[in-house]
Amino acid sequence: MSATIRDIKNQTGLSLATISKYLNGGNVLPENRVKIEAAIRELHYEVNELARGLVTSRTKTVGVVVYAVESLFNGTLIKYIGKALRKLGYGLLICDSDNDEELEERNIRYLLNKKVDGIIAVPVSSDGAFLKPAREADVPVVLIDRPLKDSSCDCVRIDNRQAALRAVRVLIANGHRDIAVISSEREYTAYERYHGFLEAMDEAGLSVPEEYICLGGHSFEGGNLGMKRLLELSRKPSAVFMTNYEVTLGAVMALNDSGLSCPEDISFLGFDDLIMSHIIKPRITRVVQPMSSLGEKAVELLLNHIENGEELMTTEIVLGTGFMEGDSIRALE
Amino acid sequence: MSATIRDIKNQTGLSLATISKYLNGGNVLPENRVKIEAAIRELHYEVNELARGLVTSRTKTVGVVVYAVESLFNGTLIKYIGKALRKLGYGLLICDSDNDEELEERNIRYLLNKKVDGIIAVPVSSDGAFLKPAREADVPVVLIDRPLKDSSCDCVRIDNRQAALRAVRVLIANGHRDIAVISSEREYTAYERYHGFLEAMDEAGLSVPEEYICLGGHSFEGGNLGMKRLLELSRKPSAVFMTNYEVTLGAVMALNDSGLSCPEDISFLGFDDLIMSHIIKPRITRVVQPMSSLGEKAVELLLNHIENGEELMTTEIVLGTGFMEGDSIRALE
DNA sequence: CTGTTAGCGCTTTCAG
DNA sequence: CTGAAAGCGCTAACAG
Repeated sequence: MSATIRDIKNQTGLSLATISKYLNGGNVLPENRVKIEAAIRELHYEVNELARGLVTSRTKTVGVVVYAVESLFNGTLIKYIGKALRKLGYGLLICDSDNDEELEERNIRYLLNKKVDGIIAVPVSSDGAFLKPAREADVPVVLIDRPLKDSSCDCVRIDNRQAALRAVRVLIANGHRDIAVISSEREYTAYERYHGFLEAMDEAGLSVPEEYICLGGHSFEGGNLGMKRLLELSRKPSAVFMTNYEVTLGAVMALNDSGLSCPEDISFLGFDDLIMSHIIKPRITRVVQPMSSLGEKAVELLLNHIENGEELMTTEIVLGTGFMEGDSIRALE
Repeated sequence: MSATIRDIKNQTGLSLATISKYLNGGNVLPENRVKIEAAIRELHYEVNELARGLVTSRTKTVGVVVYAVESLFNGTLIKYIGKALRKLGYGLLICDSDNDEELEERNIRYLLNKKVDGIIAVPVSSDGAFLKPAREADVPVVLIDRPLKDSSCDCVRIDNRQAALRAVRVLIANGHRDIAVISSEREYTAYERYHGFLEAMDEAGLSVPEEYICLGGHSFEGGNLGMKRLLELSRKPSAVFMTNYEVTLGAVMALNDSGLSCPEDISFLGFDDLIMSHIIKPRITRVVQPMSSLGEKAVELLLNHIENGEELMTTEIVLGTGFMEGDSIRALE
């Protein structure tokens, strides 16, 4: 069994209060400080955070709930969240919802029972019901990437529609008129990006034939199948817009399998810039999200709530996106 | 503030002990059970795991320390570990060591202060010093992928040397004699795989010229630079063995940038089968690790220690590997 | 600055 | 089966 504050009380002859005060950075007579430090070292004393948490009702732990922990997007986010949190002395308890809304709600409850000080989520649900327990327990929550339908929760994200709109304009500016899209309507981000695409087409007066719209899911498979379907058309699009990382990769794979090539036969516009983008040839021209800022801002926002108890209204932070030029877009004419 | 066991005591008129017993699955009179359940529902009562942990000194939480949380290998592992743990009612506290040994040791201490019941680590260090605090606190540790130099800690891994040996034999069986390797000597797994390679070459009576050996680091960059160097040689190898996922990707990228192609100009033998392997063309022939078993076995082993307190000797579980045929190896002659 | 005291919310004897 | 009481390790008043 490890040493407790009581052991170091016996060792030093000081009172619990004094020692506790020292541990929490309070002022203690130099000679006592020396005694305490010696005892701590000798007994290998380390604070029992459980006991501390019980009395302070603050655990210096933040819960993180993601829809899929193995996704590179989330892994990257977790990295930055962890880094920012560590600097502030916080740790993170991670839950994987495995794209399951029910599990997501259970995860929230689990975290609350663990008395986390706050929660950061990249949610599966877009309906706020799963957050009810957190609200009741008065534990702050910040979402990343995907806001709630009614925007009733703090969120850090990008302007998906705008980012897509601008990107597609580039395609159009390069002379493309027959542009297809591979996306989804289920997920919030997909939906927004898809509508940004439609907006860009509309503003240029271009129509999108039905068979150029593939909404099969925001996944590797969705991208793969969507692209396969497009490549089977007798009148193929000259360019394709893919609305996230997985979809982009899936589409690239389908193209590779087809014998056609990019950008000679078809141009690509992708989304997200996680490491693997670099190994694909040709380099896909794509929209990039500010991954580190997404994580850092979420932490900042959450800790504002935790430490200052700011109640105010719900905040939505919308970060700007970048655009990475590759060589997957051919200029027509 | 959320309800406590005391509130439900007042609501039901029963004693704390009875309620606690109910909560822990003990036998209670049917009528009392009904009363308790009603009160729990009404008051939205949820156990405070902190308090419970304080008295039982078991938190039903396992600490997970990985060298890089954004790595797909670790993300995938975390997924399976979390799944297995959840089934048993455990949660996981995750720490990212960011490839820093000092941080790794701090992480271990942090987890101990949080009173985790056990620790699973994919370590940075190969020296057991960082585990000393865990040993002193008598908290079981299971490593994945990388054992300690002196094998003084439980570990679940594959037989890296053997896997490499067998894979390289395939290359040789295909008529290759001028085989290069891109690996590293720093990391344990790289070292083993590299030596498995040497063993295969040696047993076939083949020599490896110095310029065919690139030990620049087990990373994307290592793979990329290594491959670039190989491609600049006047007498190029006919095949290259790359000893992990990142190295494989880096090498593929270098090849893509060079204008040469695989397997026409050079054959590839890779390692690891994480999703992105599927999008690369050609499909790399590679050694695959049993990711889910690695995670599950580690959990099994750890819980054996936690729940049954098995002390015994240290266990090392070595899982078998698979071999995925792609079309990156050209048969010579 | 230091010590005493009273809990935080829960489990766990031990009687009844 | 149930209840009373003690205590897990720590912090937080409040006196001194």
